[in-house]
Amino acid sequence: MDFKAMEGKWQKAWWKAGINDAEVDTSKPKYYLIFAYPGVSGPQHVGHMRGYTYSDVITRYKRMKGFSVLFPAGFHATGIAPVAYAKKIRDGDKQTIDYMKKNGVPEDAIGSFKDYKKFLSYWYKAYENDYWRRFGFLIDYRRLTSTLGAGYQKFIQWQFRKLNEANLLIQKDNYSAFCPNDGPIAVDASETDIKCGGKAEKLEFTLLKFKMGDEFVVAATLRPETVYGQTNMWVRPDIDYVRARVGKETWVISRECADNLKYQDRDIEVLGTVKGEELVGKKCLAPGVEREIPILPSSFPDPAVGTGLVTSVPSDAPFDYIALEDLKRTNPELVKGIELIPIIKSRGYGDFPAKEICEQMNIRSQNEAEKLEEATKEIYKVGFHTGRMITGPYEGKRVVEAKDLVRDDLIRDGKADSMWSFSEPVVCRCGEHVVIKKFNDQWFIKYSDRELTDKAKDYAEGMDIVPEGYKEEMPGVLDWFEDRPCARQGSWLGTKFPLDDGWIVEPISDSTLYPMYYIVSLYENNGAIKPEEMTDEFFNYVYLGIGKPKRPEWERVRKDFEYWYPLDVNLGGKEHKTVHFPVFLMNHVAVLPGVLWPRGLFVHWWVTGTAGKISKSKGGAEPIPQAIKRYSVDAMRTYYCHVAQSSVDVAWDPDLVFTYKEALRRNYLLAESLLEAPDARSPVDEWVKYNFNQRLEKATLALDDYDMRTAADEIVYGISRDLQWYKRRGGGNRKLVKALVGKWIRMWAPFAPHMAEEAWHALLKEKGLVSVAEWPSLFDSEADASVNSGEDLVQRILGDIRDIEKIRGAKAKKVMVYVAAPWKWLALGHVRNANGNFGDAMKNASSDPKLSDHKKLLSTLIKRLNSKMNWYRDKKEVDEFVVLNSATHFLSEELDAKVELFHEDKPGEDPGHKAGAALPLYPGIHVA
RNA sequence: GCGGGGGUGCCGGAGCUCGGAAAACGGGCAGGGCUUAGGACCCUGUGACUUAGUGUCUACGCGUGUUCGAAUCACGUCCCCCGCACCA
Repeated sequence: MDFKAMEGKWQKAWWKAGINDAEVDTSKPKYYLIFAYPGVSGPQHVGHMRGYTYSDVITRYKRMKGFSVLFPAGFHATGIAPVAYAKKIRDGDKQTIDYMKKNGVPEDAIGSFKDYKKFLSYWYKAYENDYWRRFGFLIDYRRLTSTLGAGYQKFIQWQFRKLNEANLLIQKDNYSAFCPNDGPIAVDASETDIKCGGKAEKLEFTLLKFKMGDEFVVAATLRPETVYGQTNMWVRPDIDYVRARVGKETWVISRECADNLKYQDRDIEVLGTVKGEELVGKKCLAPGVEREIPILPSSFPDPAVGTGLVTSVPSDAPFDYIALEDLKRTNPELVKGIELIPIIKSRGYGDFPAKEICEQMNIRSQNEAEKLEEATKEIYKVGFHTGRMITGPYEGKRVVEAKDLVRDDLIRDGKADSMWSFSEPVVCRCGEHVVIKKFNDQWFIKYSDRELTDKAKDYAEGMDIVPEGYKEEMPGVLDWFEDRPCARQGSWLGTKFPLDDGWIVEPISDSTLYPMYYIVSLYENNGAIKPEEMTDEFFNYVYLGIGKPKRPEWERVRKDFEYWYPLDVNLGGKEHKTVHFPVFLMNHVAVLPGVLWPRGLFVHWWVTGTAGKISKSKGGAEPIPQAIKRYSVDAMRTYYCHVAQSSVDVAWDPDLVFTYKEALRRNYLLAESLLEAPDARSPVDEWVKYNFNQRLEKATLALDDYDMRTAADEIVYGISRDLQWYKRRGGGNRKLVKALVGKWIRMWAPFAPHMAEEAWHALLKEKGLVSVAEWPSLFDSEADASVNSGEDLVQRILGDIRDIEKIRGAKAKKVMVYVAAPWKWLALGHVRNANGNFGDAMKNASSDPKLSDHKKLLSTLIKRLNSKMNWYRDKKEVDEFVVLNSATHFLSEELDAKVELFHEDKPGEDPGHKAGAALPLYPGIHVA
C-alpha cells in the first residue's frame, strides 16, 4: 500500500472539491471549533500535531454527522519570538541554524530570517503547506489570519476599547525590567534584549539593616524568618561597595543595588566607595536578634543580586553552611565560636537542614554553585511548606505565616526594608546592568474583578470542559487569576494599545477573542472588507448588532457571525490551562453578551521525548516531513488518537507508530478480502451485525464525548477483530459484507481519511468523497445479546478442545460434544432465583415437578451451577444444539478433526462418559 | 502547604460513574504455521499450582470497615505526578 500516493491524491481531491471551506448553511446545524493558534517560532515537531489532529478528527466527524463545520486556523506572531529568531540568525547561532536545516529549511531561506518579517512569512506558509495540509486537515484556509494582520489589529483595538467601557482597564504600580539606556526590555529565555540572565526571576527581597556605628550594612534575603539563626554576615572582599545616603540613613550596599534602588522610587545618593575587604572582621548588629555578629569574607555573594551582602544562616542555608566550612579550613581563627542555631523544623529534616543536605549531596565547596542552588531550592521549598518555627517570638507558627510576620515587624521597627531584584545578574545587549524599575502607570486588565470572576465561574459550571478534571480546577483558576499587565513598552511585536501611546498590547491579551475574527478574516482576505473600514462602528455592528450596516457586505458578515457563533470548542495543550483558557473565557464574559460565550474547552496533554518534553534544544524531536514519510499521515493520526487518553502525556515512540501503520494496512487488506470472499449466508451474520452495531454505537457516543481513544479503539481494533472472526467463521454474505465494509470505511474517515478515501473508491467503487459521506447508521437487527452467548459457546468449546489436546499431548482425530439436557436449564433457573443461596435453590428445585425425574442428580448439579452463579447471572438461554450444529463444520476445519454433536439425553455413543457432565453453556466434550 | 490528577501483569493502559468470574485493547516476549526479505500475515501461549477442559490459590499501593459478594463504596494511611503566574 502506497500511503504517500494516497495522501497526495486525496488531499488534492479535497482541496479541489473545497470540502474544507466553511459555508453558512441554514438547513444544517453548525459546529465551530478552533485550536489555540500556534506561536510562530520555527519548525514544529511531532508533538504539535497531536492537538491539531484531535481538532481535525472532531470536525471531520461532525461534518459526517451533518453539521456545517467551521474549522479555521491562524498564527500567533505577536510577542518577541520572531524578533528573537531573527536575532539568533543574525548572530549566526549554530544550534538554531542546525535545527532549521535538520527540518529541511533551505539555506537561503534561513539567511532571510535575519528579517523577522521574512521569518514570519516563511513559517506561515510552512505551517499551512508542510504541516496542516500535509496532514489532511480540513481547515478553511481562506480564513488564515495572523495577529500582526492589519484587520486583526483593528479588532484588538476594538476589544480593548470594549474592555475599557466595561471599566476593566486600570493603571497601577508594577515592577518590571528596565535598562537605563534602552528603556523597558524583555527578560525571558529567548534573551532577545539581553546578553545574559534569561532565566532570572523577579523577586522581592527583604533588606536587613545591620547597624555598624552610624551606618547600616544592608543584606538582602528572601527568608526574613531565618534572622534568628544568623551567625555572621558575608561580604565579597574583592569588590567595591558604595556608601549611600538612603533617606536619612547611610547604607553600605553594592553599586548595582544602589542603581536598582534609584529606579524603585528611593531617595538615594551615592557618597563614596567602601572596599569589601575593609569590612572583613568588623562586627555589626544583627536585626531581629540584636546580637553582634562578625562580617566574614566569602566568594558567593553577587553584587548584582540583592545588595551584594548576605546574612549568614548556616543552619538553613546551604551556601552559608558551606562557606563557613570553607573558612574553617582556610582561616579557622575567623570562625571561632560560631555555632549553628536551630530555628526551623521541617519535614524530613533535623535541626540543621543545610548541613544535612550538603552532606547528603556531598557538597564540599562554594565552587559547586549548581548543586548549592539545587540544595537551597529544596530546603527553601520544604521549609516554606512544611516548616515550623522552633525559636523566636513566632515559635510554633508555620514558616509560611511567620515569614510575613517577621518581615513586617522588622520593617515597622525600621530594621528592614524591601526591594525588587533579579535572582541572577541580567545584562542588557548594550552592556548595561538591567534594573527593576517601578512603573506607576502600568496598564492591567482587571481580572480580579469580583463580578467578572463570579460570572465566569458560574458560566464555566455549565460548559463542556474536557477533561473533567480541568473543569474541577476551573473555578480555582479563575479565583486565583489576578490583574494582569496587558500592554508593554519596548521592542515587542503587536497591536498599538489604543488608549495610550507608546504601549503595545501584550501577546496573551491579544489572543482571547480571536475566534470572532475568523468570521471577518474571510472577507479581509478576499478583499471584500478593507482593514481601514474596520472601525468600532463596523465591529459593533457585525458582532453586537449595534447600529446600522454601512454596506451590504457588513450585513453578510453579520449573518455569518450570527450563524457561526458561539464557538463550540476551543482546543489547546495543557500549557494553556492557567493562562490562555481563563483569559479567553473572561474576555468573552467581559465584553460579549452571554449568548456569545464559548460552549466548550478541550485540553490535551503533550507528546514527550524519552526524557521530558520534546524540545528544540535537546533534540529528539522528529521533523515532521521526515515523520510523514516514515510513518504515513494516517498512521500518525491514528497513533495520536489511540495511543493514550487525551489527558495524558505520551512518550514519542517510533516503533509504536509503525504498529499503527501496520494495523491500518491490515484493516485495508481485511476489507478487501472480505469483499472478495465467495457469497454465502453464514451462521454468524446476525452475530456480526449485532456486534458491529454495538461498536458503532460505542464509537459514536465516544466521539460525541470527545473521547477519540475509545472511538479509535472500537474502529481500528474492535471491529477489525469481529470481522476477522466473521471471516474465519466463513462469513461472506455479499450484501451484508458490502454494508459492513461500507460502514466501517466511513468510520475510518475521521482518523485515517486518506486510506478511507482510497478504500471507498478502490474497494467500494463509490463516486463521492467519504470525507463528506454520512456517518454510518446502525443495522436493522432483531438480534440481542444471546447471539453472543452462542458465539461465545463456539469459542469456548474450541478453546476447551485445544486445552484437552494439549493435556493429552495428541491432536484430536474425533471430537464428541454433548449438549446439556433442557431440564438442566430449569435447574439453573432455580439457582438464579435463589441468588447464591444453595439451600433455597435446592429446596425449590427438588419441589419442582418437572425435575422429579432427576432428583438424585440434583444436589451435585445445583452445587456446580451455584458455584458458577456469577458467571451465569446475565447469560441468555440459547439453543446450544442449533448453535453448535451450525458450527460443526467450522470446528472440524479449525481442528482438522471429525466433530459430532449429541444431546446429553440422546448420546448415541459416549465412550468417555462425558454426556452427563454437561452443564448449560458447558457441553461435555470427549476427544479421541 | 493549597488546588487538580494518579498508584491495576513484563510495559502502555481498560474496568471505578451504577459492586457481580480483574487484566479489555495494544505492545513486548515465547512456541507453531505460512511464506518468504514484509518493519508482513495467521494460529497458540504469557501470575502460581493442578488437571482430559468446565479446578484451586495468589493478585488492582497499604490497612480497616460496609456487603452474600469490593479494583469499584466508606474511613484511615503511604507514595507519585502536574500547576502555583505575568511565561507563551
